[in-house]
Amino acid sequence: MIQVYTQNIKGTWFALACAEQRIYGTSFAETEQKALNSLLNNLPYNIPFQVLISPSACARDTFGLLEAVFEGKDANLNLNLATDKLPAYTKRVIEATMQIPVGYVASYGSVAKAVGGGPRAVGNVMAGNAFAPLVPCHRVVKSDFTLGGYGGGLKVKYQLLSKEKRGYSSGLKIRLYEGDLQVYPVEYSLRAIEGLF
DNA sequence: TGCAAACCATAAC
DNA sequence: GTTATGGTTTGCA
Repeated sequence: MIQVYTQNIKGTWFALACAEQRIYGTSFAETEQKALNSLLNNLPYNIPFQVLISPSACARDTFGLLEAVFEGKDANLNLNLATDKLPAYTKRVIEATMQIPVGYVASYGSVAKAVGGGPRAVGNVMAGNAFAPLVPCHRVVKSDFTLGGYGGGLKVKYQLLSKEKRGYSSGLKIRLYEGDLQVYPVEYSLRAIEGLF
């Protein structure tokens, strides 16, 4: 039985699905209804769930993490995501995305080069990300550093990235099991979209 | 800039 | 099996 919770944190509604310390999905939106909908959309439909009011300890911790990420703070994310039911490639992309540090962005193509496949395939995984914003798909942008797309709306993607500025001035190569992931300072992106929001 | 073609894993049929 | 569909990229006019 999966437990589902919703919580309003500083004006934004978050939804969370978990069971036995494992996270099955997270989402956020401007209304409780929308957050719940997008969460349940990504949940395996054949698994029963119940919506609870008072959060478990695990739920409280996870809501805390969600808030931290949403506020652009550095959060240590060694979480227990229930990704085992996802296709292998999807899992690889998600894991690579989680390696992008706060303050940096990677392009769809750069992720693709690291894990295999093509840029559009990476975009597809992002579009279906059931763990936003814990899996920081907002840190994946186009090769020209403009934003690309975002499930929660581009304005939100922009706001998240703005809060993650850390003042880095050069890129970074991150060693993954599959290959190297090239990332760039988030400032590159903010500069590229200057004036658009 | 803008457009067309190549790209690649999924989901849907 | 096959097709349709993207949160893309690159090349070329």
